[in-house]
This record gives sequence, C-alpha cells and structure tokens, in this order.
Amino acid sequence: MATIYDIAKKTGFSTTTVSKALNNYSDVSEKTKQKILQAVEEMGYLPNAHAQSLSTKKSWTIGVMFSESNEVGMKHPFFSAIIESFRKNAEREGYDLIFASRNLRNRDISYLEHFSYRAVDGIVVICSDPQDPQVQEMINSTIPIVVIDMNKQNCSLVFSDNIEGGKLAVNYLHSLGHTKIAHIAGDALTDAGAERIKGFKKAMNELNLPIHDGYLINGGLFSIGEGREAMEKLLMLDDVPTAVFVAGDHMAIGAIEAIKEKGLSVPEDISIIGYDDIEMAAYITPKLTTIKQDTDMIGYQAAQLLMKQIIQKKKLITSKRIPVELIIRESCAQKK
Amino acid sequence: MATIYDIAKKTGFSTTTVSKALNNYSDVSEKTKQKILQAVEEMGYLPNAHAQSLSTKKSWTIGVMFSESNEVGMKHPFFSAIIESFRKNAEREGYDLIFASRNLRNRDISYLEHFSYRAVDGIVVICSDPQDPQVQEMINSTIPIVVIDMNKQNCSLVFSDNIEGGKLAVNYLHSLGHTKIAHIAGDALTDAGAERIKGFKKAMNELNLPIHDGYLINGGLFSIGEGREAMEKLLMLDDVPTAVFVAGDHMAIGAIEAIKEKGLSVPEDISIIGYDDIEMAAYITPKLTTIKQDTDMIGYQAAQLLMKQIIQKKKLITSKRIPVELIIRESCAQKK
DNA sequence: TTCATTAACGAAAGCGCTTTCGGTAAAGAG
DNA sequence: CTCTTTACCGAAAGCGCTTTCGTTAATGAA
Repeated sequence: MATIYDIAKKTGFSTTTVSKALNNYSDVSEKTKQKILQAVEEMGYLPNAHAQSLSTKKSWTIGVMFSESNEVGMKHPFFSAIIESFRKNAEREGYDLIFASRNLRNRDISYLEHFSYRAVDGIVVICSDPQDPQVQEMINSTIPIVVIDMNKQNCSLVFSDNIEGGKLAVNYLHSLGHTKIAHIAGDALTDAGAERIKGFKKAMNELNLPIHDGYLINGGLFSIGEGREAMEKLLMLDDVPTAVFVAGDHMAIGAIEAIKEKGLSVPEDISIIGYDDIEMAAYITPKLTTIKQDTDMIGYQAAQLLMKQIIQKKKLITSKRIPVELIIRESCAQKK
Repeated sequence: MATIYDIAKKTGFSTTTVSKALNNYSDVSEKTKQKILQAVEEMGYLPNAHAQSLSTKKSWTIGVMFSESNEVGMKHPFFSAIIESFRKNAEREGYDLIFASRNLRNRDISYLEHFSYRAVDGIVVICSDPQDPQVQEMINSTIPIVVIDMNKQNCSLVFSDNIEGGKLAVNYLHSLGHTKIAHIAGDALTDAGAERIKGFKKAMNELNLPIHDGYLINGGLFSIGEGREAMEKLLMLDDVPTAVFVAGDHMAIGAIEAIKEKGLSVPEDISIIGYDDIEMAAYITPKLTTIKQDTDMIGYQAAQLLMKQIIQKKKLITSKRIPVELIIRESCAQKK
C-alpha cells in the first residue's frame, strides 16, 4: 500500500504538505493541492486508519453491544432492525460499526475494556437488563454512549413510549367492548416490561376496569415459549379474560398457539394484541394486531444523540421518547 | 489511558521488556514478568489496538459486507443468522467484526477501499449477486475473503447444497402423490436460485415428470411480494399445479397469501414447500414445510475458512457445500 | 525603499506499540 | 582460570499519519 511518503516523494513535497492537502488545510496552494491529489489518484493511495487514529485520537468507529441474555444476538428481529437503522445513519457521517467480542485474544475482558482497546468514539447498547454490570460500567465511563430500550440511566437514552403503548392497547381493546382484559407482561426487571405494565394499569384504572386476580402475569423475557406458558395459565383461570394485551409479538405468537391448542380461536374467543410489530406479525394467522415500535426512528435518534456527544466531546444526559402506533390487523375482535 | 511507557516507568524496566512480557516472549524472566503484570493490573493498562495494528500489520478485525440489493441489510433473517454464527466463531479466536460504511468521510469509495483503509485481516461477504463489481473487486484483491451463498467464484466459498435441496423438495412432493409440480424460482442470476432450479429439473427428470408450460416461473429476488405475484400467474394457468416448490420462505409466504386470496387453501388444494427455514416458517398458518439451510454450520465453516487463510497468509480456493434438511410441517399434503 | 503581513511550505516530534540486534552478566565447559 | 553459552534486558528504529512551530518568499503598506 502506498503511504503518504510515497506521495511526498513522487510530488516533491513534504509529507506535511501532503497531509495538509488531504485534510483541506488552508495553507497549501490550490496548485500543489491538485498535483498531490493527482498523485494520490495515480498511486491509488488510501490513508491508513490505524495510523490516523493513533495520531488523532479519533477512530471513526462506534462500538455496538448487543444483549446476549437470550443468546439470539443479531438474530433478534427488533434489535437488528434498530441497529440497521442506526448503521445507516452513522454511516452517513462516516462511522463504521464494530461488534466487539468479549475475548481479547483469549483473555476475558469486559466490553468497556474491549471498546477502550479499540478506541471507539462512542458506544451504542441494546440490552434489556438495566442492571447488567457491563452496561453500568460503560455508562460510568467517559466514552460517549447511548442506550436503547432503557429509560432511567445516567446517560443518553432512546426508548419507545411504552406507557402510551400500553394505554393504546388497552383502550383499543376496551373500544371493542372488552372489559376482562389481561396482560401478559414482559419481565418487570426490564424497563420496557415495567413501563408497559404501568401503561396497562393506568389505562385500566382510567377506564374504571378492575384487574382480576391472575390477570397480570409475567411472561418473562419475551420469548414465544414464555408467552405460551403464560397464556396457558390464563386459560386455566375460572374466569378467562376475553382479551389480552401481550407485551411482545413473540410472546403473543406463543399465546395464540396456546389458545389454538386449547381448541379456542383468535379473535373469536379471545382477542390478542401484541407489541413491537416484527415482520412476522403481518403474516401469521390471524394477522397480529399490535403496537408498532418505530425502529427506524429509534435508530435514527440514537445515532443523532451519539454523534452529538462525540462532536461536543462530552457525555450528554438526554432522553428521547419515541411515539408508538397502533396497527390494527385481525387478532382482535368486537366482544360478543 | 495508561501506556506501555507508564508501565515501564513504574516498574523500572524498558518498554521493550514490558512489551515482551505482555507478549510472552521467552527472554524475560518469570520474576520481572510478574512485576510487570502486576503493574499492568494496578494501572488498569490496556494496549492500544491502533498502535498495535500499525506496528504488527494485523488488526484482528474482519470486515463484513452485506448485500444491499433489497435494502434490508442485517434485517434479513437468513443473512443475520449466518452472520451471528460467524461472529460467535470468529470471536472465539479474538476477531471483531466491522461493518463498513461505503462512505469514507463523504468521499464515496468502494468496499475494498474501505476495508483496505481499515486494514482488516479478512473479509466475509453475503451477497446474492455474483456479478456485483464490488464483490469481484474484493475477490481479486489480496485480502483473504470468503463469500457465502455463491458457488463459482475464484475464492473460498460456503454455500448450501441447493441442488440437493431442490431434489429433496421435489421428491417429497412426489412422495405425496403430486405430479403437477411447479417451481417458483429465485432469480437465475443468483447462484442459489440457479442451483435450486437445477435441482428441481433434475429431480423432475429422474422421476419422469414433465415440467408443464409455465410451471417454472421466476420469483425474482426472494421477496414476499414477488412470491405472491409469481403464484398469481401460476393460478391463472389453465392447468394449475397441485404442488409448488418455492425457492425461498419469504416467497412461499407470498405464494400462500395469493392462494388464500383466490379462495383456495394450503395444503388442501395446493401444497407449498419453501426454502430456508426462517424463524417465521414455524409460526405462519399453515406451518411451512421447507428445506432448512444450516445457518449455524454455514457461519461456522465460513469463519474457519477465513481464519485459515489469515493464518496461512494466503488466499485459498476452497468450497464448502453444506447439507440441507427437509423440515416437514403442515403446508404439504397427500394429493387427493 | 523599508517594514509589516500574508501565503506557502517543511522539520521534527509525537501517537503507542513491536522487533531486531547488541550488550552484559551469570552460568557452564574445559 | 579462561572461554563459550545462555539468560535477560534495552536502545533505537520503524509502523503511517498529524500538527506545531518556524522559515522563507512574496506582497502590500507607508
């Protein structure tokens, strides 16, 4: 690979001047700049990112940390949609994403250490566990960071309006005539889970609807299996709900399965409304009515927030609450 | 951040010795090594990846290039599953993944240029278009590379056994009594599409089954919409097939939708078998019978192949054909 | 004509690490 | 007791780039 020295030799200028020409310094004449640029072209010169970073202390990289809690990594459709949006926006500004492994040549180190080692300019984390010590360590570090899907950390945050989402779901169900509404919740240890519960309770309260015993049930970490189990418990109740708000689409799919296995049908016997609007939601039977999270916007805002911190060279404590939207499909029906 | 100089100063040794101690050189006594390691611990020293790479010419990073053809990027469930598996395996050896943006500080450059700039140790590409000039450029470069989902390039390749997959599908359909079997194909410009067509034809031939006019139809680039359109054409035929092998799960979902809209049902009227086994396949109605691609194995083999090249410091021309598997669910039925 | 600006360029140090090559002291061989 | 090994350590150069600060020449002002 050609270096800046080669360009210098070829053009007769110093490396200083070459560097300046490439970085648009004002103290290099237009004429020499053109000569240098031409040499660059001819020799196919490209700067070396490592050398550049070493000397400027800026790497033009952003570290991304995925929650590994359920071992899905970037297979998770909701998370990967956000990251994809984030990537597009960061890319526009010239940043590359780096997915760090935890193991630095077989010495197990923390994510923060790894990101420090790589000298990333910023970090984006998508992790549902607000207590995760790894996440806390990063939040407390000096590296700019934005965390997605949590809502009370001492750092920049981007999250959906989960309370509103919960209310939206309940109100919609109520508008269809339902009063016996249950909630298969996401684990309350996750912020998203807790907020949706809050929205559920609030809406029920405002509508003067009682929450029957057993109608608020923990569905764990949003998996299909857990959704199914929760629904099975609901079905064993003496007084089965006529509608259930499920805190995640995967769980909703599990719930629907449980209902079908019981010989009942959705939405005729029980209405189901999910949360997220993953791709699959539009294609299962019945097509899932759900609360759509705006992954494009979440990724966009996260990128903006992170880059703002990088530019200002200081951590900002900002929160962005992203609106959600009710998507009506076929899994909810008028109460009979 | 503490540097190697700080450690040197603190321990009284030279930076040379510190570096050697950290890299397990044999010419440093156990005693001084311990002292140095202790200082490292106390000061929380971490090496600087950029300085390291600059000096060793090895960055411990792997560049990943995603096909952008249909603008889904890492949202694509099949691709992201492969990358997730790849990541896990590369991580074990200490490599980080970097998703490069095409724009180097707003100067549009090629992927190859970008990866050269980042000095990645290797490249993995998942791209369905074998003609893509960007991909060709990378294949012809000196950087180790492995491409997934193509099968005749001058480089290391990992791909599913698509011919066998096609045969598997047809044979299964035939075993259910079907003879009027159609194929909604992936674009023949993609290797995967072409091979599945080959498998389809071969199997039909071996079974002495004729391929009726219009029974081999191009479904384009594997999207739901294209699958639907293709199926609609099939349904307009005078002699509608009783079973169709669809070259991708997304297309299969579209096909099923088209059939339902026509007032027919799957599998009672028409049997559908897909390809990929994406997560959704198990949850749509009817649950999709499909040919499963082993994404874990593909990712694993790709990682192995790439790291082998990196270690041997030379490009290898190897092909790994990964077996596929028939997953029987509910979208195919005995011919009536 | 002289002095102060301004424009254009380069020397050199620095970023943090690795690696070659020598050097010294201790140990072993004869 | 001398000579060769061996063990251990360090000086210094190099990786490719940026940036400060100085220098020189050309320009404008007076």
